[in-house]
Amino acid sequence: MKFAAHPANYWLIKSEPVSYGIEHLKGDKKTAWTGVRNFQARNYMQNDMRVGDVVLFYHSSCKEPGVYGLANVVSEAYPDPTQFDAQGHYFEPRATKEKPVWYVVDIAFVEEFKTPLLLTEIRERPQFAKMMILQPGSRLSITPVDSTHAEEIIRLAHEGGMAQ
DNA sequence: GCCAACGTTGGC
DNA sequence: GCCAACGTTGGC
Repeated sequence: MKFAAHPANYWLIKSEPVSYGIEHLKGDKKTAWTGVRNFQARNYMQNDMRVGDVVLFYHSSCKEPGVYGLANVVSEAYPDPTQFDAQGHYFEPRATKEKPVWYVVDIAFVEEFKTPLLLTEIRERPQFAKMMILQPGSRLSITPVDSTHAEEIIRLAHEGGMAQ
């Protein structure tokens, strides 16, 4: 809808499928996106994500990187509990309960693509050339995606599924 | 496993 | 506040 009062934002979230892939999210239905330790990615969660935003779930550091499914943002930002766990890998010594350093949102499973849209296929298409994940050296684990790009990715993924 | 690109840290 | 060193990311 072109004139929606509150158009959803689109995001791309990377995850390594060996540690947490789309099928994990499918099983969990919903998860807190803990462990982000990059300030820019945190700022996106803390300041810019809204309930209802659409997440393109991307598998990285694997044999066939690409967009494997969809999720929804289902909470406002809140402090990442893992920063307070002194024994945990994501402990943040600078954080206090009064002044947390890291934030998370909850995301909920929406869909696992029958056929993922692979990074190689995204690269092939000139209309995606300006996407952040395609820029050389882009390592940001959470990036905003233009709605035109996001909708096209979803459309192509769905088409790929039907073509099989 | 390699390596380029990047963000973060810490000494000064 | 600079910047070198370091650790990490992620595609190949």
